[in-house]
Amino acid sequence: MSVSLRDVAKAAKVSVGTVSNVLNRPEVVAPETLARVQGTIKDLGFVPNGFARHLRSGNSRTLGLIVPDVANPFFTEVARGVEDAASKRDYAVFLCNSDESATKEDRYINILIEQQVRGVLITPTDVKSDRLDAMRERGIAVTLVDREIKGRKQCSVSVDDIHGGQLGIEYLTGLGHTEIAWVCGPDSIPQVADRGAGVAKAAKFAGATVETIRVSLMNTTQGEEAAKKILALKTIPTAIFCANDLLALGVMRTLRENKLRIPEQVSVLGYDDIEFAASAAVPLSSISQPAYQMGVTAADLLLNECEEAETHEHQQIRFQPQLVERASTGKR
Amino acid sequence: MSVSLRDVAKAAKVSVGTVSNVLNRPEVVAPETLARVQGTIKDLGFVPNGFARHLRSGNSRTLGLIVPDVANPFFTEVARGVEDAASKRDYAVFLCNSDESATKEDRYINILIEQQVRGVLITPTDVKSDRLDAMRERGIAVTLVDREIKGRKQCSVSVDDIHGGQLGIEYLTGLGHTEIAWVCGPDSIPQVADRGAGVAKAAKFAGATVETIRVSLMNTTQGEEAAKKILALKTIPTAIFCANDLLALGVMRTLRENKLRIPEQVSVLGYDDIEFAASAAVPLSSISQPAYQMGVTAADLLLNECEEAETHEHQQIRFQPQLVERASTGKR
DNA sequence: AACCTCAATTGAAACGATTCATTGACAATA
DNA sequence: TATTGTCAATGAATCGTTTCAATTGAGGTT
Repeated sequence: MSVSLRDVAKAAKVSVGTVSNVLNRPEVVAPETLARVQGTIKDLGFVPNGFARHLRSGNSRTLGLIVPDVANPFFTEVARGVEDAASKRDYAVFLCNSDESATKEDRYINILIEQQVRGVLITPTDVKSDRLDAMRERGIAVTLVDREIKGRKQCSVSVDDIHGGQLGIEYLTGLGHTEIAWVCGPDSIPQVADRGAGVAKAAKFAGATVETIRVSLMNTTQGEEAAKKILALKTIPTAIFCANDLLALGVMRTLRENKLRIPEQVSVLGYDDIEFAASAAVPLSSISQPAYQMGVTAADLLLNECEEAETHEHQQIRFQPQLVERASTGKR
Repeated sequence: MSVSLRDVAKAAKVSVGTVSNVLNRPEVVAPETLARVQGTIKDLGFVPNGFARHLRSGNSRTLGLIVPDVANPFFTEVARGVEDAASKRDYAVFLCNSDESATKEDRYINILIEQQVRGVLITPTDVKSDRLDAMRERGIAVTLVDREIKGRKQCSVSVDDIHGGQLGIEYLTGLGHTEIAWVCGPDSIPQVADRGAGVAKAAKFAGATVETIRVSLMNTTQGEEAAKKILALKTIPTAIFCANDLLALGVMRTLRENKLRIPEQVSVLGYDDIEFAASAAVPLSSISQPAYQMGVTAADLLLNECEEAETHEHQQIRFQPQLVERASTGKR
């Protein structure tokens, strides 16, 4: 069915070793032989069998990237960064969607091990790190994205989420808001927990009241649910801070359906600064994170670890979030 | 470094063949042996080497999905559908981003062949089909997504793009618009060409004038560029039909910056009906396509071809687009 | 003419699984 | 007792590469 290296060797009247050399160390084979074999390869449409190749040589040129939600533009932006950086070094990326589920995450980790990926970039859904250790034991490099686990011997690229949470609250209280809703997912998501911690800290400092509205997933539909909960409160807060932009867009959608004016009656602040934030009904103020840059950086760290394992030093790179002011927030 | 099947065999004091049977045909091995070997596997944390496994058995449990733009929510929605359908059958999906570039597409096709994927789902950037044939010759099933090539012996899942184009124009002319701008990418993108054909046909029938504004990529930034071109026209059309929602969002952003009221002064119609269309500054009217459903259907067709190759019959499944009316369009 | 060098090429072993013909143990049957 | 059958387990061959020690042969030295 498929053309094998042996077939090429036969057709070009050389040994299999020579064909292999043509592919992997062309400099050691005589120019005319090189040309002839390359011609045969093209004629026969030969593509080496990656399985066999890496089975013997022991290392592949593929990476895995496990994100909690591909439908979230923040993560596709990260993925673009990873992909661009990986392509540049001639690596391919296996993009996996854990859907915020530990089970799916485990399944994918297993698949990636089976596929013998060289390294894995992951935004773990959970702090349990034994799965990550399992990979490392197998010689698979692991880099954490948008997440840092303290005291771990591994690379990570993260954003200061505590600071991001603080930043948002400081901004809102600075506008005069003292009753604020914090819309977020479960605390088991580390980003949520950290941002929440920043929120709590800054609110305490500023003397503001924070009502936490917790939903199960961080998408627009759940944002709509959150808004309904807020509308059912005894006193509606004057500002809503959402743990990501998808939630914020959902919240705004429902608020507008209920004829609340943004920002006159309620201010809404998002997190991530996805591309669509700017095009929203009311352009969404948000806490921005350098998604693409994070992807590139993470991939570079990982590939550095893969290719220069001896000299590699683990790094924890931490970006700072930034406030982007648009129309959805205003003075109390 | 890594635990091999041989190590498990040694530890459990059985032969390699038995361990292999434990993994692949547990019913043929005696219960107590089964339990013992499974225990050893767990103890040693053994994960089979996918390369070696599929090298011998000849078929993997991975699929490739090549999309032209991961940052476009339409395609992530398709990807979610593909992934869900594939997971259900215990397949993993390699998600690749061709970025609308034939070179990148080729590169990924090669990588997928190397990785010995079982099948490929692709939205080809171009009509050249020799690359697809190359895969089929290698026994890799190919299913076209959001695209149909006539007379080809292969499965495809598509949407009637000509009809979609018509639908949009009929709707706009029905509202009284006779001067319409059609904002789109290069005609080399088949979806663009087809939608454009539908646009031209319906416009001719209705006696409307269509000005084509062509940009290089179909994202929001290019949408902004397109809007600038439109604003520079001698007479500004009363309606703008965009070949996808990203373009439309960009167009609307720039129009609003220039204080044009939507839909009073200009109507804007998008295509794809992505999730964010509804949350846009002016909720965007759009031509909707069943993205998730397409992904699921395509994956099911592909897996059917992979697993029941003998009885499989190629199918061309075509969905119909639907108009979704929101606030961005109005009477002339 | 004998010897040495060196570049080019060869071919067999190895990677880690699956597959399958073979073997062994034991029970049932003649 | 001899024969047959069944169920488990075995282990060598195999998949398509890479790797590397061994071989070849052309050219240069002595």
